[in-house]
Amino acid sequence: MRDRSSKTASYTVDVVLMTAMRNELAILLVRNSGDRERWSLPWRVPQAGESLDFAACRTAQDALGESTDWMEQIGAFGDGKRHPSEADVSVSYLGLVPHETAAPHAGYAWFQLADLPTLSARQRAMVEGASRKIESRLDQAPIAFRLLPSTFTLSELQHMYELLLHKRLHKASFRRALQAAWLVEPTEEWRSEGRGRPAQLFRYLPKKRRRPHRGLRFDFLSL
Amino acid sequence: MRDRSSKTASYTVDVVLMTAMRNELAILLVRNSGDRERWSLPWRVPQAGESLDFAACRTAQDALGESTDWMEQIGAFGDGKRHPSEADVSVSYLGLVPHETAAPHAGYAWFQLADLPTLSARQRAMVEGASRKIESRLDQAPIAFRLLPSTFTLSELQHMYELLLHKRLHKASFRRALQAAWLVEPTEEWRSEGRGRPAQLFRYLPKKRRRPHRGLRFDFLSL
DNA sequence: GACTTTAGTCACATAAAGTGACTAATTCGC
DNA sequence: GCGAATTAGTCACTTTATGTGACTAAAGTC
Repeated sequence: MRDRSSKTASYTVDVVLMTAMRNELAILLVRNSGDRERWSLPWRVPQAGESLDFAACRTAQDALGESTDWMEQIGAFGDGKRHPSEADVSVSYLGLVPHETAAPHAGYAWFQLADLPTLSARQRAMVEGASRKIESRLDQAPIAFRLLPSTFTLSELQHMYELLLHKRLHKASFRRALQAAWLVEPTEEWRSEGRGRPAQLFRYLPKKRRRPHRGLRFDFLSL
Repeated sequence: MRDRSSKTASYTVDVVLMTAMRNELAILLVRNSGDRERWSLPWRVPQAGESLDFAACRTAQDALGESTDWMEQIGAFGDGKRHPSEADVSVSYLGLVPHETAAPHAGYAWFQLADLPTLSARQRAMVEGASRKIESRLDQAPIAFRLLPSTFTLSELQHMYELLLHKRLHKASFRRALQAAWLVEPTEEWRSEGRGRPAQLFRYLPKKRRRPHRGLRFDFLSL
C-alpha cells in the first residue's frame, strides 16, 4: 500500500471500514507514509491474479488483524479526482466491524464521520458512497447487527438503527416490526446496566426467513 | 473497443443497455470483432483523462447514436473472470432506453434477457448485477419511466412494473399508490388501442416530491 | 420506602394495502 | 342497431400495518 513508486499501478482497492463509536459512526484511516500529517483510507494495489474482493479483505486484515464478516463493494471511482496513489481508478469496499472487537494496528485510527481530516477528493467520494450504501441497504442487509457485538439488548439495537437512520424510533413500533421480521432470538442472559431494570440479551438470528413477506422496514417507524 | 491489441489496457468500461421488448427485458449486445459468431456487452478502454461516466456514455452513444438519459454504475468486476479484453478489471454501467426510440447501430442487436447467447463469465456477472440493481432501485429511481416513451397509459406503466417486479399487481392498489406518490401527470390526450375504452395518456412528473413521506412501494402490491 | 431510571408490553387510533365489484367507453360480430 | 367482449377507470369495504400514549416491571438512589 505504501508502494508509491509503482507508476504502473492501474487501479487500487480502497476500503471504508466503519464502526459505531460513542454513538457516532466512525471510519478507519491510516497515516500517509509520505506526509505523516495526512491520513487516507486504507488501500492497496492488488497483486497479479488477486481478486478485488480478496484484495479488499487483505486490506482490512492489515488494518485490524482480522477480516470483517461483512464486506460489500461500493463502486469504482475515477473521474480525475486525486488519490494517494497514481492510479486513475479505485474500487472501494465497505466493511463493518463492532467497535468492541476492533483494535486498529499501529498507524491506523478511528475518526468520527462528522469530524474527518482532509482526504483526497476521490476518497471523500468513497466515504460519501459508503454512507449512501448503508442507508440504501439497511433493510436488506444485517448492517446494524454487524456493528454490534454478538449479543445485545433491544435498546442497543434500536439506538443503532436510530444512528443509522438519523431519526428517533418509537420503542413499541420498533419491537413489533422486529418481531414480525423474525430477525432476533432471545438468549437466557440479562444485563444490568447500572440504574433501571435489567435488559434481556438477544442475538441475531439469520434463520431462514419465515416468509419474507415484506422484509424489515424500520425506516418508516418515525417517532 | 475493438482494440484487442492494447496489452496495457488496465481496465475497461462496459455497459448493460436495457430496454423492454415484447413484454420482456432485453439488453444490447455487439458482435465480437474477432469471432463474428460471438457477442459481448459493448465496452471500451477509456482514453487518458476520460472519466468513467463519460466513457460509459460514449459507449452507449456508439451503440445507439444517442446517449441514454439514465445511466448508473453497477460496480467493478474482476475476480479472474474472463473478458473480451485483456483487462483484469471492468467497470460496468446500466443504461435504460425506451424501446421505441432505440435503433441499434450496425453490429448491435437486442437479446431478451431470458435468451442470451454465451457471454464471458465476467460479463454474465454484469448482467446479473444489472438485474439486481434494477430490483433494488425500482422504488428510488424512475426506472420504469426510462423504459417507457414520454407519454404512456397507466396500464402500460403497470405492465412495466409487473415486468420489473416479476409479479402481478392489482389495478386499484397500483393507481392509489401512484396517486399518493405524485409521480405522474395526466395529459389531455387519450389513446384508443383497438378494442376497449380509450386510455388517458400520462407523463412522468419529476415535480418536487410533495412530502417524500414514504416513497413509492409498489413492490408490495401483490395481486 | 418514595423517587428515578430503564425495560418491556398493551390497547387503541390512524393510515396503508388487499380485494371484488362496479361504471364507462370503445370494437366486434351479427 | 344491439348485445357481447374488452379495456379503462373508480369505489367501498376488509384486512394489515404503523403511530402513539400509557401502563407494568425491575432495578438503583437517596
